[in-house]
Amino acid sequence: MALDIKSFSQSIGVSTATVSRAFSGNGRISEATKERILEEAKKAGFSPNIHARRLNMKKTGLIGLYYTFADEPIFDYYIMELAQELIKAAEMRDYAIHLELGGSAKGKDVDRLAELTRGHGLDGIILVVDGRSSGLKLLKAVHDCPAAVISGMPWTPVGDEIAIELDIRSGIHEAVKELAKLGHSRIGFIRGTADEGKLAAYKEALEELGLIVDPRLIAKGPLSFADGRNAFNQLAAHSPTAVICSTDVLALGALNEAQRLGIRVPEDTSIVGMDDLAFSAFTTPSLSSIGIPRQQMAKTAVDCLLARFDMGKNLGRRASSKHVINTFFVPRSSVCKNETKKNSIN
Amino acid sequence: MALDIKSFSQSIGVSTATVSRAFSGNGRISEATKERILEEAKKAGFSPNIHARRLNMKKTGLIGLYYTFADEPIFDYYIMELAQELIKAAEMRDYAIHLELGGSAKGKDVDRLAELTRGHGLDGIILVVDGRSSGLKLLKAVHDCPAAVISGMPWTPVGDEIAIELDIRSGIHEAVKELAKLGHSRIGFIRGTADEGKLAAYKEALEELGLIVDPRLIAKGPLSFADGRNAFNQLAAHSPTAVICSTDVLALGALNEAQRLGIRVPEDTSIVGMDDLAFSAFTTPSLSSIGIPRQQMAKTAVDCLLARFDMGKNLGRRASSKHVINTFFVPRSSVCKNETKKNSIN
DNA sequence: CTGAAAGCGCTTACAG
DNA sequence: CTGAAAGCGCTTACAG
Repeated sequence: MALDIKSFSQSIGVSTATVSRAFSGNGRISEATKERILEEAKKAGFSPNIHARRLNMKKTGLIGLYYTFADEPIFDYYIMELAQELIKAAEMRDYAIHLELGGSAKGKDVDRLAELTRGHGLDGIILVVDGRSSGLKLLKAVHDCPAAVISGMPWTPVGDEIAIELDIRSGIHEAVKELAKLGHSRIGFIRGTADEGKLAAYKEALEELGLIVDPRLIAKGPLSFADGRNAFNQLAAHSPTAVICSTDVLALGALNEAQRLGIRVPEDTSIVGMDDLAFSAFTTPSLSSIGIPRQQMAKTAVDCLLARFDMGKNLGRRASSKHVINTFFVPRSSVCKNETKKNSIN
Repeated sequence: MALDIKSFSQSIGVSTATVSRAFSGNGRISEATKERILEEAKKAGFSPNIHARRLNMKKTGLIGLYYTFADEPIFDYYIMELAQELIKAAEMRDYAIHLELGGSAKGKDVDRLAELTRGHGLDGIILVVDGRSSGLKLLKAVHDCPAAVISGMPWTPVGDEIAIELDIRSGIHEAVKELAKLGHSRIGFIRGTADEGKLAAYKEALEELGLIVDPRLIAKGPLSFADGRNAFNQLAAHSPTAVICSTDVLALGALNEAQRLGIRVPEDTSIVGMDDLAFSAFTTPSLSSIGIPRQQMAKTAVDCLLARFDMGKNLGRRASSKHVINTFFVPRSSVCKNETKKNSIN
């Protein structure tokens, strides 16, 4: 049914080599015959078999993206929004992203990663990791394939992987500073999972500004909407005028609980989320957050990976590289000047 | 660097055929040698070249998903949440999803689809279409590859494609009925793009219940958060007690405008969105919506596609098939009983 | 159950 | 610029 290069080339009276050249753009071929061949191919409905092609060219045009879905879609927004930018960044380079899901649902987990990379299924692989040890495990499974690690916490390269480290702390510093500027001094914090860096940044920022770190203004989420509600409820007893949450989802919970308690946001309490997911701009009030330059991250990952892939053909040794991506405060209506005198919670 | 089957098989003293059998599971091979080979492979770091494999087996283990990203991520939540379910459904069958982006950014658009499908890059392709004509264009580009069309509006198969039609009307009927049960009679509607079906369902449902269709209670979004705000503002002048919106994003806008106008949701006006995106459960108030059985849709698409792929090897002619997926009302706190006597908007 | 060999559909030195 | 031929790394009849 599907035409192959042999019969197609015969049917138009040229060699397979010539047809191949017309499609690949490699090798010398006259413009005229190239155009003619491409046109005939369209007419006849011929496209080169992609696998035979990749087998020969040792290039797939594919970059893998490996991560593990959460159970609830809301927790996957983060990776989905990142994936979108990666897809776009890859497209600019005529590459596609191959989504590869982690999770040991079938006990395979990391094996699949080894198979894919060693089997030449990918020209590069992006690992989105959520911790050092799990990240190392993944990285160890990758063979014969340039790898980039995207990490929300500090990542020191262990091998020749490209490290892309999101510096969430810079954004937190900025947020705290802005809040202080708006007259807030009782700034609370709702913790997430594996958030030592975030917490430390929050404390540091307060101290730099000469504000006191009050442990009663720190509550543990760590994850869900309900967690955010509970945590905010705890904090409310100690009248923070602003609360920073480790994720946007926690912030949604905080927003909800505030409303239930009759605490107005932002008039009584300002609320700030983290990650600036797309929906955050469209809540009521719109949620302030810590923004992530996703496009920059994606471009860095893709470009570095492809650079390494191209190098890999020539050079032997490859050095690791590390890129730190700064975050920033995104103020929206969930934040305003502190006018705390006016309200009298408990 | 990377081991191939020839040197690997030599190194452990068997033929390439035997190694191949150990990996593929096809052909007769003793358990003992199979296990031994797999173990040795792990030790030596051998994985079969995936392209050589696919070239021979005429099977890729890949299902394509084709659609076009919007400019703003918020409008891609719909497809992202669907993609997630497709990925999971594919995984159950040991398949992966290959995301292929549409958009004529490079004027290629549909050509790429032809290349991919004709070049044996995929075992099946899922087209998420948003209109008849664009859907037909895509479908026409697909060759030599089983295709499934997922459509938010009625889709009559034109060829042998699998049609998966989302019946949003059933959910709208349910929502209107529930609202009526709650005492609402002035139920407004905010229109979306290409929403004739939705609008018709809304009108039908009202009429079935003996309620009057008031054109002043119908406003046009059609798309963005800001559109939702504007539309709600228009409707507010005519005091609907409930408003159904063509998308969740429009509903978020409506929610926002209601708050700005001092209209309480749901006490003064109930609001219902459509598509039930994951974030809708976590707004304040939580957004009622029309739910989509995404998992079912995904499973249907993947299973039908793979069934057809397997058939394709044997049979010639293939019949089209059509699957209608019902939607349903998801009540949340943005909806309550109509107590309209209490409020007196203009 | 296992091996030797042909073949999957391309690409790319190698000649010309 | 073009063609004949070897080769990419597997799989699968075909023998045994």
